[in-house]
Amino acid sequence: MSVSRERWSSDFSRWFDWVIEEAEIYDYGRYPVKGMGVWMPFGFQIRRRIIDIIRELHDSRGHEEVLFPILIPETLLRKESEHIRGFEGEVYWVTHGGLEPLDIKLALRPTSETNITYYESLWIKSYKQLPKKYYQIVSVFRYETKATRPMIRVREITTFKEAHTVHASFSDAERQVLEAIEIYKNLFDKLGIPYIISRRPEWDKFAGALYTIAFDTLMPDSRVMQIGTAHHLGQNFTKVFDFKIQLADGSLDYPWQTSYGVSDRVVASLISVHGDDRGLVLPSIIAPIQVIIIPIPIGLEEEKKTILEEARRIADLLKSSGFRVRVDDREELRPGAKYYYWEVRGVPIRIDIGPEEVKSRVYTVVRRDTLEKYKVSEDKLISELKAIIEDIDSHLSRRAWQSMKSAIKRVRTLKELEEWAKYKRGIVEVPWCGKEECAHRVEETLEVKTLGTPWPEERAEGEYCPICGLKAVTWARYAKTY
RNA sequence: GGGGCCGUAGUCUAGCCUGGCUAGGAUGCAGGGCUUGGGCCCCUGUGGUCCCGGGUUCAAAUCCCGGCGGCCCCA
Repeated sequence: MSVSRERWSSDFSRWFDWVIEEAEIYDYGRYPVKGMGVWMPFGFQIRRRIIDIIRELHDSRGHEEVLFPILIPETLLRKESEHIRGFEGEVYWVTHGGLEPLDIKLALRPTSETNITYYESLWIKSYKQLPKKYYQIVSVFRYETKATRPMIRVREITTFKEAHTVHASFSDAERQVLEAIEIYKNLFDKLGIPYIISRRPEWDKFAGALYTIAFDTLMPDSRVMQIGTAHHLGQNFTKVFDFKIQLADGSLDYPWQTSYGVSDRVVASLISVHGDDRGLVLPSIIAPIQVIIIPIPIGLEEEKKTILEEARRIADLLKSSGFRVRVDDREELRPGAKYYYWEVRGVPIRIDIGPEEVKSRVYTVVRRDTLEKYKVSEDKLISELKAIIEDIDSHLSRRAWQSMKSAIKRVRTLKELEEWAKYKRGIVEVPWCGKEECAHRVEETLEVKTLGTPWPEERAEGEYCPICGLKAVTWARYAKTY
């Protein structure tokens, strides 16, 4: 048996709403504030496992976790002019304390470059303290004017991992951007989420950055979603905060900064890229429960008892080998109902234990991704489960990567581009002269967004921009985006 | 930013156009019975500010205005 992905791909938007509700991940649309949802226990566990990985990746590379206040005074937020220009339209302001109007409005942080730089300027005085890498995992608020969507475009981003680093030189900050990219590659690889890395075009870089490197992934509806960004901030913030350090030669200079972030969208993309018509399919590293055991109690009371005991014995056996396992011993549900229940929650492995299994000690093992069934004897159970789980994980990742790669098309002529536009499925790469107006022309006529240029940089030798006909310097990527 | 559709028990939904009966059903939930190898069945019960505010009317879930919220399409 295999699982169809018909609804998942052809009606993705509805599928997503359905799955986050049905799997009890995120309760959205009932909270009486637009663009805000509630993480339910099962969703919270998934989110927490992702956060654990994120922490590990940052800690192991010398990042230090901190926690800054949620409120940023207007005076601080306005220091960097490009920055505030980029965020002004979507800041929530706290204007009153009780009945008193505040002298200085307080922003609910949309991101924390400003208040963190302010503190860095107090804490860091010498090049010897550098590089310095801080991060925090917090809620940030953005008054989204576009249509909000659960987890994907929300007004409270509840899981915003933002790293902020300080460096003695431009090149060390640039090296830090590379480290950020490595961290994110690592993260997404662990989750089996495919990505394409682009340097965002000038007009779409982070407000206040020199440049932005972005991770995008392909969603089931063939649209592209940004799932991570890394910014070289140059000295833009350190200058306006008059943040100087002393260098080896005794001189004073403004240090260099980077910042990089991922959000709730990591969870959203994990759910999306691996799912199918039956619901979630979770990689084992994330699955809160990796093995669900379903007892199938048939016959006399005595026999039912034996079956349940056998289920618990196997559960203990697996637990002692490090599996996260649970017996679904609820009496009010029939086995079939339990299958659906755990399938929608993406549990990688199911084991059925009924009279047959008790007698033979050969167990029925079902994998979530393909619904293939295996008969496994007790002595081989642990090793087989490990092998199957490993196979599921690699299958999920391979499948997701394949579908993204197959959605990337390179075209060279206007005609090919227009041909592609008829379908607009995925990402198209076009030789580009580097002029903004040519990219905008493509955006307007094809109704797509510029993702940017390939990272690492790729020259387009001997290619010509199909818009203006001039020599192309690189490739530009376009897609329908979230 | 522009346009469209929508809001009725926890969830889905009928009723709305054409105002008037105790707001009907399914699912869920609780209790009971029967069952259990892919969402069993039966009985009983429970659950409603008909999104909010205002207006029209003898009378509003229904018509009108405003707000809030959701979904979809387009920029």
